[in-house]
Amino acid sequence: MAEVAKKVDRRIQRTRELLRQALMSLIVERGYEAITIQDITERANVARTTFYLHFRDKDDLLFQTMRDVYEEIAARVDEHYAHLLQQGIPDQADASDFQHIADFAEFYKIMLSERGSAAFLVRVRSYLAEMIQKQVIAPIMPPSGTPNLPPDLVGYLIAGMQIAAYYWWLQRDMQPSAQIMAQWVQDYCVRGVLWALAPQEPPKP
Amino acid sequence: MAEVAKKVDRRIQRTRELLRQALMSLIVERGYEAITIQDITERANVARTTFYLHFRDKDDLLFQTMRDVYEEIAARVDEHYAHLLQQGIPDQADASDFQHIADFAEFYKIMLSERGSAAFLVRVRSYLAEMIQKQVIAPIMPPSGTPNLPPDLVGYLIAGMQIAAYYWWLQRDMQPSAQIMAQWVQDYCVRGVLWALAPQEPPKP
Amino acid sequence: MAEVAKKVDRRIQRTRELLRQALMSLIVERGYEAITIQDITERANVARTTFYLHFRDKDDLLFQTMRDVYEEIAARVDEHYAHLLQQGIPDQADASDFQHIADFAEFYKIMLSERGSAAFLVRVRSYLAEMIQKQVIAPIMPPSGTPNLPPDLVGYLIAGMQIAAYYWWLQRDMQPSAQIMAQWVQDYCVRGVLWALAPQEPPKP
Amino acid sequence: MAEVAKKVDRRIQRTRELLRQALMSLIVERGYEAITIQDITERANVARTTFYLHFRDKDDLLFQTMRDVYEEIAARVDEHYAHLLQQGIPDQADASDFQHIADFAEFYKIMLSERGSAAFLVRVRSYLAEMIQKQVIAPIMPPSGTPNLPPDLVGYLIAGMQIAAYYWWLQRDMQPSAQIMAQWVQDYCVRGVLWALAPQEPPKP
DNA sequence: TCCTAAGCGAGACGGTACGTCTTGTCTTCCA
DNA sequence: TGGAAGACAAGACGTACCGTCTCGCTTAGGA
Repeated sequence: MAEVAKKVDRRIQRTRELLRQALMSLIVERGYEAITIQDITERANVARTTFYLHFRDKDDLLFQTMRDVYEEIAARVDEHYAHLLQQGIPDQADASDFQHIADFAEFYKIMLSERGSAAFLVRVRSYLAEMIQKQVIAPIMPPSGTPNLPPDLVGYLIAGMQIAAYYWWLQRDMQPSAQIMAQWVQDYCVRGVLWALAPQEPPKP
Repeated sequence: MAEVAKKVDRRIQRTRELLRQALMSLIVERGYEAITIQDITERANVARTTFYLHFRDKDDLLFQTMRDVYEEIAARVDEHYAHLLQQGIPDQADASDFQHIADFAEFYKIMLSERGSAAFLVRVRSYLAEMIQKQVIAPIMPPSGTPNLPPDLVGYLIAGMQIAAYYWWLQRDMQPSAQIMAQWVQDYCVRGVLWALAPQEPPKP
Repeated sequence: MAEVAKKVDRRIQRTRELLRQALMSLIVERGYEAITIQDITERANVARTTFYLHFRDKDDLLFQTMRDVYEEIAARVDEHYAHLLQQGIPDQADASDFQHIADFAEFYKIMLSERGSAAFLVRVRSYLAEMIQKQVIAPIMPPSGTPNLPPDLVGYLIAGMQIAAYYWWLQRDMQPSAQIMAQWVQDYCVRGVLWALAPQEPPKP
Repeated sequence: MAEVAKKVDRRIQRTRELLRQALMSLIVERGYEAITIQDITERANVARTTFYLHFRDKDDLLFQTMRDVYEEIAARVDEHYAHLLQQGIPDQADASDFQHIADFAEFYKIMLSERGSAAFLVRVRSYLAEMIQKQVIAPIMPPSGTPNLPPDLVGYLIAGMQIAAYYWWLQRDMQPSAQIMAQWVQDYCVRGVLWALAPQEPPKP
């Protein structure tokens, strides 16, 4: 019954996994743009035709992979962020994002660089912006009054900052530690963001 | 003698200019990645072979074009920024960058989006980061003491923020005005950056 | 037990019949070369895998089908030809071959044309040559002496002529009648080209 | 002037010639259907893309090649046939067609067999039929009266016979000589089947 | 005035990748 | 056990670009 489909599914999953891994390793070696589908399928020991049974093109493979990864991250981070800023600004910044970057350092070092993909970069930033707005900004929004800046803009500003920080950090071979980086970025952010979302002050006389 | 070269030069310049304009117009229509050199030379009414007499590839054409544009911008902005923050934070933020984005809105709307170029995005950010460090951060660095954050990191954070702001703004068809956007971003930045560069406080007891 | 096998056999025969008919109808529509096994199985409502359980390839299906048809024809024609030329040249030519062509006109119109199959054409000709030699030439061979031409060559010459006649006839939408065509070809065969081109004799009284 | 185009033309002609020769040699080795365009270009040391600059597909290459060959043959044979049958049936049959077959024996042995091409076979037969009608039948047509058979049908009948004779001859490794074959076929044509199978007459004194 | 060198157009070509199509094999299940 | 369903390897297809080359035209300055 469900057993039937499972065996087939497992074979399919194996093929997809091989392609995913081939992509990841090739990105590190050659940069994203330079990779061809030929390369991926050769590395994965899969027929080129088979690639097209599962993915439309290189971007499709990349983004499906990313979606899986980020869904898992989102779930993991969810609870952490949920009450992160409820009790005011915590002394200890959450470094799980920098930690994730470190875990896939080789990959991100390419993908966030000139040899990466514009689409990837922009999508990750949009994803981050959304996460930040939901999990960081929304909880600390004062219930009434118009903020100085549109909250979604603030999300984008912080996301842009984060990505830049990741890039800077990776270029310096991840010095200093993820924890310190996270603290630095948060501290920098916070001094701005609190004001950003505060109710508008009456115009200066 | 110099005359001789001039006429030839003018012919060469004309060809290059045609190629540049062809690239720009095609980016708007199709997105950067989708453009082929065939497209560019056809649009420019130039033989394909001729392209290779002047540029190595599409990126070469793009970056040579960008270099010219940014050199001119840099010169223009230089004096403005020079004494921008000398007298503390000015009431009126400098909107010349947003104005530049607005002038080439169609171009940047593509190039800073998914349909742009990773290399372009990263280079522009690096360029911005350097500008910011030289013209904004350096002047307000206190002469002694270690800042809370490395100044070049701060440059990158702000540059990332700026780029994100441009993107956000272009997606919203440049609402609100360049002046307001510039003010918003500067205000957000400043509340953070001043602290960022302040001498370290003694550790909390 | 024998019952069991019969039912299975019947199922097998049904599948093969479906494939055969699919092939025939597709030949008429698209020409032989242009047909794929996919096409055949789709038309037959049969899984593609199943095709390979019964036939090696497209030619196999075609020739198995042809073998059946021709075996049946051979049996039918056998007695007729047996004493055809025993009593000299009959006034009435045997038109059963032209009649068979007419029965499958759409099929042969394709298969004997440019859109047919070389293998089919050559095989049919060889088959015809053999038939002719056995049923026409052998009976009229004088018992002694060496003929001017090798009898098997004569078989081939006549077979080539027949096929050409079928083609010519089908291209002209089977005008004139099968009976006349058969008579023409036989007369030509028997009397040679000089007669063929001589002015018509007045009908025999 | 014309010099300009010539050099280019010569380069193009060289490429086409390489492809033609590759095709010919591959036909002998593998049979027509089995050849891929890959094979041809590899054998010709030409890029696959280049093939498509000159020919639409395999058939196009084949037929363009054939057209050239046959135009040359037609010109050569023209004068010969012109007065061939004017003085009645010549004692000596024209063997130039069998000689041509012998010259390209390996090629025709494949192309007129099961491993050849239906389109080729049918076209050659049509071409032959036309030639025969123009050069053999037309000259001996009595000026008035309706012939017993339509002359174009007679052309087809003879053409079919010729092709069958070529096939039979090639299968027997070209025994007997081209001259004898030509004589046989012509005699058969002219006198009909009854003569063909009659006991040999003693040689003419 | 002619000469000559450089910019350029035209286009053949080798090469690489594309996305698609078809084939034949296999494995898993169903009736 | 015959067949359906479908994943897969293999490989050819025709197309699209790329980068290189060779050839001649054009043109404008310097001889």
